[in-house]
Amino acid sequence: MTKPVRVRFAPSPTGALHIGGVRTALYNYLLAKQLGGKMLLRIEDTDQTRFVEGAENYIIEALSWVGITIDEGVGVGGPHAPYRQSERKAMYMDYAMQLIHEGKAYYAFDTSEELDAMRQTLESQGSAFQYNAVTRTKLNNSLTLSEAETKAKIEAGEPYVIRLKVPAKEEIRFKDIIRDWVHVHSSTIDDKVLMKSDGMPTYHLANVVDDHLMEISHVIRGEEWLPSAPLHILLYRAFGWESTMPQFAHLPLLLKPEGNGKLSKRDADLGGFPVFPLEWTNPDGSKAMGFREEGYLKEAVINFLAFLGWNPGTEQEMFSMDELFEAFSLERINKSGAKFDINKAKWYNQQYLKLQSDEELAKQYLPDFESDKAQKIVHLFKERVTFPQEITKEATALLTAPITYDEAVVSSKWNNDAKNGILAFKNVLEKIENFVADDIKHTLHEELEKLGIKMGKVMQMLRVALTGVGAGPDLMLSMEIMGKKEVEERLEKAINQLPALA
RNA sequence: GGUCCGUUCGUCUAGGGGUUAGGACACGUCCCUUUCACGGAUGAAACACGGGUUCGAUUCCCGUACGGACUACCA
Repeated sequence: MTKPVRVRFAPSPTGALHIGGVRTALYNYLLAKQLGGKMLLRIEDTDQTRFVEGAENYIIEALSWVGITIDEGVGVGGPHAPYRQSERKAMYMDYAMQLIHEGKAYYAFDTSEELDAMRQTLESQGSAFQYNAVTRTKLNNSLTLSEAETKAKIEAGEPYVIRLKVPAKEEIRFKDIIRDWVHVHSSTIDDKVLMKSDGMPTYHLANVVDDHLMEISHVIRGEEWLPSAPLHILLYRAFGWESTMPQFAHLPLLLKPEGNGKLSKRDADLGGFPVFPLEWTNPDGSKAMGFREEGYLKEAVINFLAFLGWNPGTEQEMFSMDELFEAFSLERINKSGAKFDINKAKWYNQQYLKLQSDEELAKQYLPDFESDKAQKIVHLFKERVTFPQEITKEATALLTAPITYDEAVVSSKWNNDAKNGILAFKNVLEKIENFVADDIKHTLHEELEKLGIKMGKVMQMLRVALTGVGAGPDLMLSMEIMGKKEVEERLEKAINQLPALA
């Protein structure tokens, strides 16, 4: 029998959700949607020292922005509530105690300082310290202490942690959906801390207990967790849950665009692109940019992210969320890390921007304009820009008379033909009754023909006269949008000023 | 250092024992166009290296190199 599909995204509220985290959430979500399963959101806030105010809301808002909906978890509730680990604190201790009673875990009284010191001396001798089957017999714990001594220490309020008694010689192997069989020997695994001295569980314990209790079927997470997966297997084994253990899929990492290492916040500053879905304000007041605020459309972000480490095996590049539900599969995720190339994200943005309707874009980005005019403007610029806010910028530029003129163009193109052509055009402006692109073009053609001047001789100079710059969108449509009066005024001004620049 | 994972154009990747090694981004050229952009066409551009296995390896195996993750009472 196969378990119902239940996946979870389980971030820590330690700051802004990284874009790699969004991808992890996305892959989880895609699997859930594809297989008719449930998507859970669990907040792993077991480290009180790293808790950051606002991070949880940020996570929820970011997921909702990209269109990942949560079926169960923080913010929406569900049968396994609470979904915040700090609120589940008490139960983890019960599970830890179970392991203690079964002899699978033990109390340890060594302080962090003592352990750090040991690590340091060992390291200076070129070897590494491990709290394991051999060293635990020499350290300060309930295995070396008598039962009475242990009890006395605990009753005296001495701080302790609970560690897993990792078996000395055991081959651990598990099948990762992405990496296939992974083998690790238990001798390379530490007796990891399960319960910290503040009474909170570590990630390892909380994660395994919760995934079991919440009946998670697939654990899809970043590759940084691969080394601790064997430990988790050991934990499932210790609890006797191995037969219902979730399947694992460790995702390849998102790497720096250049150089080595995984993508980090620093790369954003260096490369001038966001690594967070939404703008984030640090506790110190500084801000980090977000994809949303930079003008990335959520469809583009999703498509871009989905393709970083996964592909459908066809030549289709554009995928809506619904299409991803269909096409996605864990098996087609590849193993190696993917460099984060913002150019691809920009390209996707451009593609999705073009797909938006003029009407929608006009309403959203040119709200101050009369709808008909706004749509014309959108139409004029939509295919020329990468980000929607550029439309707003271009629109204001178009509707503002030029203050300066591109002198390079003026000096090479301002000649008698251009001057006469523009003058003639200006003089017949009055006669154009219906001031629309086609009629404007027709009239201009006619006038130039009368004078025996070729279009090419005049067009660029006309553009400079009207907009100040030598390149831009369709001029006839631009004039239509400016309106007859504005065109006339701009030409008047240009005719007076241009000769001085030529 | 140790453990684990990985390696196809600059980047994201398809492919897979015999292929002109395919696509996309970026880049070059051309076409379209009043210009720029869009679009279309086209070009340059890759199987890390060394050994096996094999009639034949980029593909399978083993090493090496390189890269990455992890190595906390952080997740």
